[in-house]
Parts: sequence; structure tokens; C-alpha cells
Amino acid sequence: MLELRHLRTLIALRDAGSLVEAAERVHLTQSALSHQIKDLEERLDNPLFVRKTRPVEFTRAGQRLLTLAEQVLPLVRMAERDLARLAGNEQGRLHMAIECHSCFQWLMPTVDHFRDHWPEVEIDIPGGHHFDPLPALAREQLDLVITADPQPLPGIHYEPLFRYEGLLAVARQHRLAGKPFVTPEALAEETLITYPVEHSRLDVFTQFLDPAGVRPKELRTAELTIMMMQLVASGRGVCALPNWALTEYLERDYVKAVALGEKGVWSTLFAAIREETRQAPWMEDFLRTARETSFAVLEGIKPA
Amino acid sequence: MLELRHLRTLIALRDAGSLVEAAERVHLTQSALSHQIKDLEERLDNPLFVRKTRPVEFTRAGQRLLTLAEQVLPLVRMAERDLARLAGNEQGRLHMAIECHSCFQWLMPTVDHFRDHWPEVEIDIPGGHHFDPLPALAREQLDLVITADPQPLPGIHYEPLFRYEGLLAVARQHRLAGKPFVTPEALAEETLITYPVEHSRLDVFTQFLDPAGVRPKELRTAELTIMMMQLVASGRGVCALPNWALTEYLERDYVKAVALGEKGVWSTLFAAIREETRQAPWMEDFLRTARETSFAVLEGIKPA
DNA sequence: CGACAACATGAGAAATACTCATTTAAAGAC
DNA sequence: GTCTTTAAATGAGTATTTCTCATGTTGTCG
Repeated sequence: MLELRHLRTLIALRDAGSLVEAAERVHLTQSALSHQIKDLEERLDNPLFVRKTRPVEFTRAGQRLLTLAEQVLPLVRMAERDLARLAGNEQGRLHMAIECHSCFQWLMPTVDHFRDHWPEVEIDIPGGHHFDPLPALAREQLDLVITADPQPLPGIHYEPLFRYEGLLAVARQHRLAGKPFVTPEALAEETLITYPVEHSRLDVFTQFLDPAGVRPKELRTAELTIMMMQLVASGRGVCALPNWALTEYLERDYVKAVALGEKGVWSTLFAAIREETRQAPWMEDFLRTARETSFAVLEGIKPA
Repeated sequence: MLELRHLRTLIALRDAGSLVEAAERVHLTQSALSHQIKDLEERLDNPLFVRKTRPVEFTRAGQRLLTLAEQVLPLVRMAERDLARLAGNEQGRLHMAIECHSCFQWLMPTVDHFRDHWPEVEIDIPGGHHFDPLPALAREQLDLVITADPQPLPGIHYEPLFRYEGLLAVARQHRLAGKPFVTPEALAEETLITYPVEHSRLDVFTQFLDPAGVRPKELRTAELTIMMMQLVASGRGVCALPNWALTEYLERDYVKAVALGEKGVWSTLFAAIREETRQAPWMEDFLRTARETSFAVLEGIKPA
């Protein structure tokens, strides 16, 4: 018998393009999905997708089921939201801080969507606070903090959102452009541009340069991504940024990107929340939509 | 996680009015449904229906899920139909005979519905054949026969549709009216009106009178239910009919009904089909909708 | 009150959905 | 062409879920 599980799988498969990645998204193994879909295909007596292509291509039967999924799953989600409200957990506050300078890109659609669906929850990103966000979260001045470096604090839970790769942006004609990856040592000859924050909060240092004991030749800071890009493009330095923050500049061929080290430097972005708010239906919904929109909007990220 | 299974259960529960009957409809035990719904309620943190009422009464949460089910399940069914078509089993013929004089009432809506959804399948109820329907089914002159007395024939499968009770219709002022049930012996004093068919095909004889060795004082036949009702109402005899064939006359208080024996006489109505056509998706769909419409249209019947 | 009907509950059985370890197949690299 | 890498399939075993069975509880009606 067809179940919602199958529809969810197919949607994940379409969005991911391969079984392996789809499996990550729904938090199952590749094998599980392979079996699941095989069962389904046998019962329907019809293949659902062509495996030999990248991304996978759906047969007519597969497309029909995807159509069904698109009709049905939103209805189901709306119903679940209504039920959560009926359960009585409707009041709430969601004030958040963002430690990640380029996160607004995907956070804004999430916030908009959320505001529509949970009008009773007061959602806000209060600007211009100068205190440390994580302690502020603990003392209930904030309700959610987007951060890439979780620090163990009592009562604080870190909910992984997605993993992303730190890439090194270099000028198009730069000597490192086109290399498959860059070694820490190579950066000893470069000017590194960063956001004006402590080095302990930057992955280039903590995960790449510090372990190798290397320091860049020179350091300079910039507030905004676009300024960094201008500096990089004009050959005044290099900078490390999340892959998704770079895609638009890469597409316009404004700069080039190289991986940091052979394996790349991968970090996880977290939503820090208080344990008490973790079960709240609107919080679960916010995290879910946050993940969904980030996967929809950003390229090159992976499930945590 | 919410699944279609839950929605199907809730619909069955609403249609049936009690867990016990709903369980019969979805072919599970009462216990299974009880557990299933309990799980759901716990996860939603909300009761779904009030158990102490008959029929059960749904809470707001339950109603919300029912709404969802009504939106979603038809979509799912349409998709399944499309998939069955894609699987290639689209051609078919469905000529049927009806051995049961009062079946048109529920069969017609079924046929109409089916014609809409399977335009490629030729559906018909050829009239005026004088041959025995079951052998005609075996030799492929027919594809489906509605009958209440299955006879073992090679290659013929009897698919139970529903169970119904045979009731004795008597005039309002008749001496038996108002009794909880009637004994076979009591019929020895009555004129029994039947359809003009062999007695071996009438449950009153096979299940009630013959076992007790009783014969009615007199016998007469009538072609149509309405004629029988007129004879009964005017005190010219009594007649045994399925409970659902009587409801409209009972509601208008045209005649009264009494059960046949303490336990009542229950029969099962079958759809006789050839084994080969049993798996055909349109056949499965026809049987499903036949069951559905009969439960929707007829009162007092039970799942087989 | 006692009998009956509907639902709940706990324990164990059956079905199913998953994981792990391997194999097969295809696509790229050299 | 062979070697490597990546994706998907497969089989066996495990875990989980979902049933059934047997029994207990509660409410209803004569």
C-alpha cells in the first residue's frame, strides 16, 4: 500500500538527484531507499526512475507520483501545523541572532515563510546588540542563534542545519586559481581577508592554518562579502568563505575558488536553542523550514 | 510520522461509527486500531475522538485530520488509477449479470463511477439472457456475476462483498409485527411471497425453513420488490428480503420487519469472477468501489 | 445488579523496514 | 585498455513497527 513515506522519499530523490544524497536528507541509508523504491516499483509493476543518469530521471510513473507528492505533502504539512496549534502550544517568541555574516541570504525566506504560518509567534532579528549571543541565549534574551562553532553550555542544544565547505576565493589570474586544492603553506605567501571577528571563530584558522602552524603574510578585514570580493578580484588578497556564499560570484566568473587542503574544510552550521524550546511545534517547524529553504536556495551544501 | 494508513483508519472510523466496525472494514482487529489511534494521539498530543458516544464524535483535531483525509485520499486513488493504467493493463471488458433482484440500487452508482474512471473498460449489464450465469462466466461470456450462493467451479473465484440479514416483511397489523424474531414453525401458517426462482437459491428456504422441515401454508411469486411490498402491506402474505432492500419501506412505515430466528439469517453477497481477471487493476478497483458504494448507500450491512 | 457491548491494555508474534557488508555497473582518469 | 571512483543493487541479519490474542476496564440497558 502506498504511504506518505514513499512520497517523501521521491521528493527527496528528485531534489537530491541521487539515491545517496536523498538518503542523507531523509536520514536513512542508501540501501534502505533502494529497497524501499524497489518494493514500490514491484507493487506498481512499473519502474519509477532511470538510475543510470545524473541527476536521476523519472519515468512517467515516477513523475505521476511526484505530482501526487506535490499535491499531497503540502496539505499534510498544513494539517500538521494546525494540529500543533490545536495542541495548545501556540504562543511563542523567536528572537534570533546570526553569527554568520552571509546567512541572511537563506534566512530571510525562512523567516518570511514562518511569519505567514505562525502569526502568533513573535519572530525578530534584533539588531545592534553587542553582547555575546550564546550567553544571551542561555539567559533568555534570545531564543535562537545561528552559529558555526557550538560551545557546550548547560541547557543549550545545538541543532545541526547543514554542512558546507569553506573555499578559498582567489583572483581569476591568481597563481592558485585552477589548482584542485591549496596547502596551508601556500597561504604563508598571501594576504588573507576575513570578517572582523576573533580568529578562533574562523574555520580557516581553527581547521586549516593553526593545525599546520602557518600564518598568512598579511591580514586585513572587511565587513561585507561584496567588499571582500572586490579586494580579491583586484588581486589584493584571498579570502575563505562558505561555498554557498561564493556561488553567485563564481557563476559570474568574478573570482575563482579552490578547496582548502586535499579533503576540503567542512563545517556544520548549527541553530543553538534552549532545551525547553526544542520540543515546541513552532520551533520544530522553524528548523524544518530553515533546512528546507537552505537546501533550496544554497548550492553545494550537505545534510548534517 | 503521519501516514496514509492513519487517514484511511479515521475515514473508516467515521463511516463505521465505532472502532469494532471500522476494524472490520479495514480488515484489522479492534485492538490494532485502538493501538494505532492511541499512538497517533500521543504523538499529536491531542485526543482525536470521544469514545463514549455512539457513533463516535470527533474532536477538533480529529475533524482536522478527517478534512485532510478527504482532500488527500481521493488524490491518492486517482494517482493509483493512473499508475495502474501506465502499467499497461488498460484494456478490459466487464460484462456482468446480477442474480440478486434488488441489487441495482447500489450497483448503478458503482457502474457510473467506474465508467468515468476506466473509460477503456467496456462495462455492461447485458439483459435478457436465459442461460445460467455462472457457467456463462466460466466460458467467458460474462466477466462478473453478483450472487449470494457461490458454487464451486474450476477457475471461478468468489469475492465477498458484504453480509446482510434476511428479514421477514409483514403487514403493520400482522400478528408477528413487533416480535423480536419469528420461528420457522410460525411460517407454516403464512403465505410466503418470493421471487420466481428456484427455492434452492432462496435463503429463507435453505437456511431457515428447510433445516426445520417446515413448509409455508401457501406460496406465491412476484417479479418486483414493490409488488411484494403491496401484497405484504395488504395482508396477502409475508416475504423474506435483504434488510437493505426493505429500509425504504420500513422508513415510510409501509410494512414491519422481523428477524428470521433468534440469531437472524445472514448471507454473504459475492462477486463471482474468473481467477485470471482477479488481479487486473480495474477489477480490483471495481470491487473496491462496489464495496464502498454499497456501504455508503445501504444500511444495516456488514463487511464480509 | 448482571449481562452485554465497546474500548483499552500488555505481551508476544508476525511483518516490515532498516543497516551492514558486498557485489555489480558505469563513468573518469591516466 | 586498465585502474579508480562513485552510484546503485543485493542478500542476510537485525531492529522496529505493527499486528493479534487474551484479558481487563468501563459504560449501558434491561
